[in-house]
Amino acid sequence: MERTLGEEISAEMLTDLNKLSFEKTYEKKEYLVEAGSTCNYQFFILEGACFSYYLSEKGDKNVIQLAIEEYWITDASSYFRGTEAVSTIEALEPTRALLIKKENFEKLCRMHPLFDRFFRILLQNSLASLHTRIAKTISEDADHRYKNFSKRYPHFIKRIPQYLIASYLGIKPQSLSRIRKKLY
Amino acid sequence: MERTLGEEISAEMLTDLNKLSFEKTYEKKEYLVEAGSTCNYQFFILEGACFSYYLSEKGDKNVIQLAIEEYWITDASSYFRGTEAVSTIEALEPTRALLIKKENFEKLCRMHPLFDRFFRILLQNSLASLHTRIAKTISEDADHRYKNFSKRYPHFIKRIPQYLIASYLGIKPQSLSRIRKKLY
DNA sequence: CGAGGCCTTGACCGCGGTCAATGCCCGTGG
DNA sequence: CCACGGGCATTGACCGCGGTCAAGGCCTCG
Repeated sequence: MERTLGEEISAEMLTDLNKLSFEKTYEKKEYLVEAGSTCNYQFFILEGACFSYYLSEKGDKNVIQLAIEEYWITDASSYFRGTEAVSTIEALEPTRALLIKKENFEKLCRMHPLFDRFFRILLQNSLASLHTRIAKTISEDADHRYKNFSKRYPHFIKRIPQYLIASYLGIKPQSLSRIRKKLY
Repeated sequence: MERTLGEEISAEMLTDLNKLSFEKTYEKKEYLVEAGSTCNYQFFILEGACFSYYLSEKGDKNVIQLAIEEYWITDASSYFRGTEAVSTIEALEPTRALLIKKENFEKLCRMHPLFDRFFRILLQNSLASLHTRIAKTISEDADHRYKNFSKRYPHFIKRIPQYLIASYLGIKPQSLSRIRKKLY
C-alpha cells in the first residue's frame, strides 16, 4: 500500500513509460492477479480500487494491500522472481490500470536510472511501512489501529467496504462495527 | 529477517565488497543502530546475534527482525532515505558484523550490476515474507504461529531468548510459555 | 419484488493479557 | 567459595478484547 509517482518524473520518462506499458480495464470482482499463476505485471491504478489478499488454510481472505488511484500494487515476489503468486489481486470497482511487464520495467530502469532509484525507493517505503504495520498490529488494540488507519487513510474509509478494512486491520467485521459504534 | 549471500557471488565481487566495507564488533546489549539517529550502514552478521525493535508508546519493545550469522539487518527506511531510524538494533551476544555504508553500496552496485539485482532480490524477499508474516499474524492463533516459527527457524529457537520470540510472534512471554507447555 | 451482499446488534465464550508469586540460572562481589 | 541479585521462564488466578453464532435490517441489482 504505497503511493507515489509524482513530480520528479520528467516528460521524457513519461513518454518512454507510455511506450513500454499499456492500459487495461477490469470490472468489479475481476482478478488482476490470481494466486497460483505468475504475476507478470505491476499495476499503477489510474482509476478505481482494488485489494490483494492471501487465502488462509480455513479459506478466509486476509487483506494485505489496498490500492486506489495513484497506488502501485502487485505480487512482489511473483513479479520479481517469476514464481507463483501467493496473493490474489481483485478489483473492487471498475478499474483502469497501467500495466508494466517485468522486462519493460528493467528496460525503463536502464534507460532512466531515475526509474531504478524510484522503484527501489518504492520498495523501501513498502518495507518500512510493513515494519511499522507489523509493530502496530502486534502492539496496539483494534481500537487504536482503526483510529490510526482512518487518520492516515481517510480516503480509504470512504471507498473501501468495512469488511475489507476489518481484515486489513486483523479483526472481524463485527468487531469493527462495534468499534465504530463506540466512537459514536 | 532475510538471509542469503551465497554461492552466486564471484571472487572479484567479494574482494570489492571487502574493500568497500569493514568489520566491527559489538558487545552484548550494545546498539548497532539507535532509533532517532541515522542508520548509515547495513549489517551482515558474521558472528553473533541481534534483533531490531520498535518502542511502542507504552514503552515496550516490539521485535521486528531477528538476525544471526549470514543474515542482513538494518533500518531500511533510514538507511536508504537518510531519515531518522525508527527502530533500534541491539546485539544479543558478542557480535561481529560487516558494515556497508550507503555510498559504498551504491558504488558496489555500479561496479557489479549483480549486486544491484542481488539486493533488489533481498528487498523483494523481505517484502514477500513480511506480507506472509502479516497475513499469518492476522489469521492464525499464537499456537500455530509458534509452531510454524519453530519449524521454519529452528536455529532461532535455540539461540534467541523466549521473550523476544514471543514479541516477534505478537504475544507475551507468559503466553508463549503456556503454549510450549501444551506442546509438552 | 425477491435475493444476496454488507452492516449491525446481541449473547456467549475462549484466547491471550495482566498481576503476582516462585524458581532457576548465572554473573558479580564480599 | 558462597551469597546475593538480576534477568528470564514458569505457573496460577482473573479478566477483557475480540471471535463466533445467529438474527435482523438495509441497500442494490436483477
